[in-house]
Amino acid sequence: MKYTIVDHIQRQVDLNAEASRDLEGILVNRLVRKRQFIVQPGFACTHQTYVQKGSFRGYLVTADGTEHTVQFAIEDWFISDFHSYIFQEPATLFVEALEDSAVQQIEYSHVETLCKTHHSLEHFFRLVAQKSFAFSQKRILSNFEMQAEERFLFFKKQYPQIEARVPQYALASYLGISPEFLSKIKRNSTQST
Amino acid sequence: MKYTIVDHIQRQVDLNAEASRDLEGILVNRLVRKRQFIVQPGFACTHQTYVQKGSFRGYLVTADGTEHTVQFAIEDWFISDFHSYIFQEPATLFVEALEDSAVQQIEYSHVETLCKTHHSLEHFFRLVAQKSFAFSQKRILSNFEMQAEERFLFFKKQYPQIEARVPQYALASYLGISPEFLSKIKRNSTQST
DNA sequence: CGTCTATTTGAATGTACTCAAAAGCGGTGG
DNA sequence: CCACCGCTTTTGAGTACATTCAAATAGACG
Repeated sequence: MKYTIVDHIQRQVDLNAEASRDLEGILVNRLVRKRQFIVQPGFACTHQTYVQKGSFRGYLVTADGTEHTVQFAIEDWFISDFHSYIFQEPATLFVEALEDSAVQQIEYSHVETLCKTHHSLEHFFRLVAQKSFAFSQKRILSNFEMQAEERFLFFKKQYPQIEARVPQYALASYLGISPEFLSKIKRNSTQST
Repeated sequence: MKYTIVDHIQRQVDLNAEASRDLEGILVNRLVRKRQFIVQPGFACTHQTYVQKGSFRGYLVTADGTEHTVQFAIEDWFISDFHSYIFQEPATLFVEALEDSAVQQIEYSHVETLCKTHHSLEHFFRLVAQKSFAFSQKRILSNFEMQAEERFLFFKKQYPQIEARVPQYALASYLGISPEFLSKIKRNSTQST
């Protein structure tokens, strides 16, 4: 049984027949292979990507070559370089498949058009953006108030499926620590269990 | 000449006569004195607050007594405990006036009602949430990729009015460093100018 | 002018990083 | 099916960025 973007939206708001038909009309199904990029720095992020199967991560690579993960996405999640997407400016992030994946994509201009036509879709995207913002604020706070080990344990508890599925260097760069240090944290926190 | 919430919104989207009239109908004008709280942990954040005059900060106080500033707001900005506001759950933040201030407030349930009635308002609040989310993501990244001194200089450059207006301990807690360390940073970065 | 709070300064400490090297694991070809 | 190669994870030693604590100084407000 596969997830679809329409089901995902229907779970949160009521879409009438025309809205869901129009939405289906702009969906693009796509297969993405492991290590393939769906967003790259320098090119505008033209689509929002809904993960049907597989997993992704979005990350920044700084001048010194360090990676900083902004977001992971697994089944039933959206991913993009959101700043690039909403301002339609060149991306700064890479968004890369961590596994062979199946996605549904919707393009910026199509989404904006449908939001004008269907109040229900505008409503949905408002809710999504608001929740995303709220959680993003929480993440800023947890990065401040917890130290590395607590952040790791918290993440592991909150997103066990993700912790088990992503490479450790990716998780380290999400937590804001070096891969070596994450390794040391794991050693210490398992031995005391 | 004073800012108003209606002007603020009109600058971004077209409001017809009914929408702006209905919006005016739910506005509550309020004066807030320095050091007064408009949001406190334990109580739901029922309103979004638009700053007409003055300044505010939103911050978390952790178990060990440390403060962590999430957001500042000056004239023409909104502030709230956004997580509490959108989920209508008890707040975790304090939102406190840094100066004697004048604000306009809109209540959650009224906003939701107006968003249903007026597509233009739903659109406005989607745009706001999306931009807020995009900038929040950027902030997470800049906390990772820059170290304390860079973060300070970046903030000073991007928000000079705020840097000049808020107490240093508040700015330190926004940057995620101790007040002592911010003091040392300032000493070093001014002497080399 | 005195009191209270905010900022500065310095010394000792800790958390997390860098660098280098070894060990583990997975995929691919012979 | 095993062997090898490359990439990821682990380990350890030395180091750097930022913290804590304590005390002195400066500013704000009544």
